[in-house]
Amino acid sequence: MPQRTKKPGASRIRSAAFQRIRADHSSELAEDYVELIADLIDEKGEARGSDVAMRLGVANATVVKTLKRLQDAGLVTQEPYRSIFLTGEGWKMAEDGRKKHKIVEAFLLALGVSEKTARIDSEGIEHHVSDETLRAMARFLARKVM
Amino acid sequence: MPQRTKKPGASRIRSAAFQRIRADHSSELAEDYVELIADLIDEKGEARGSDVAMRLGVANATVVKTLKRLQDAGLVTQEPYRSIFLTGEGWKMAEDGRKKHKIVEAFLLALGVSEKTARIDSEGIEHHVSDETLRAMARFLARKVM
DNA sequence: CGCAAAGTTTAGCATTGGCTAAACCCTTTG
DNA sequence: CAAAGGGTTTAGCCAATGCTAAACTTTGCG
Ligand SMILES: [Mn+2]
Ligand SMILES: [Mn+2]
Ligand SMILES: [Mn+2]
Ligand SMILES: [Mn+2]
Repeated sequence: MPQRTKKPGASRIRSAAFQRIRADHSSELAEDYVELIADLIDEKGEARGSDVAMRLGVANATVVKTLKRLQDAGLVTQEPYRSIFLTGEGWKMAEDGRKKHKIVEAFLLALGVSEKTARIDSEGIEHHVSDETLRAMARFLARKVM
Repeated sequence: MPQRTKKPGASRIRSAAFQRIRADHSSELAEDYVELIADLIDEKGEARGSDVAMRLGVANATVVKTLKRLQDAGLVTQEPYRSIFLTGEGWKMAEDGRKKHKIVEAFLLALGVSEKTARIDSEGIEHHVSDETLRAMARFLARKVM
């Protein structure tokens, strides 16, 4: 056997973090979409694709394409030229996302960050926070309030 | 003017968070690559593409393609079948990334999460932490140590 | 020294998530 | 009630990231 042989042990362990990140990224967009759609429904009574596009800061066509994927994934239902609805699964994801998002944002505020920064940073951080870390953040918040 | 007209004001502001996320994502992979390459050089004296692939948990071919982009971006230099080097700019990005990464990871540990979780979560969170939040984390660490 | 195995790159494919321009449909209003 | 005009979707393009299989180098050993 010429050349060095690889022992995959240590590296396989290390790669776990990056594999988690790639998994997080693949669900991230869906989470933001359903949360945003839920917000729009609660705020205005309906969620239109163009509202989603405006709030995300992307083109209308991008939203149309993404919603098609979310529909295939069973998270939303829609008909052409109509507003968007969440399925049961969609609402569940939206609610879970909201809960997590709120904790992360409140945590950043409690840490002493400005409202604007907390709002912006939490939008990205929320997708990479494990349950364990989320619990630690909630614990910190509870301690702070006492 | 038939149908409702849009007022872009409020939504443009809200979309800032999502635009930041998209920007973060576009630099994220580069940051992880150069940091990893720096680690390999420091640990083993050289960084080979296959080591990068193994640590990231992706195929060799993926790394080859990505390194080509990083080379175009002026972050690494390489020749076929040879190990990878960082440019000055690459080292700078790696060092900055390491600093940030260390603070985030230490912060999570100080918050009470396990080492394994701190290692995994910090790998994703680091890319979405603004300077302001990083300072708040550093402040928290400093207070904890006292 | 030469060759075969191991390591590396290339080729080719797929998906995601962006964009613009053009086509399409719905609704408001004349 | 019909057409204009705006909102929505489609078409077609691009870049980034991933994969597998095949081609190509390098190199350790016989
Ligand atoms: Mn959210
Ligand atoms: Mn988010
Ligand atoms: Mn890092
Ligand atoms: Mn990272």
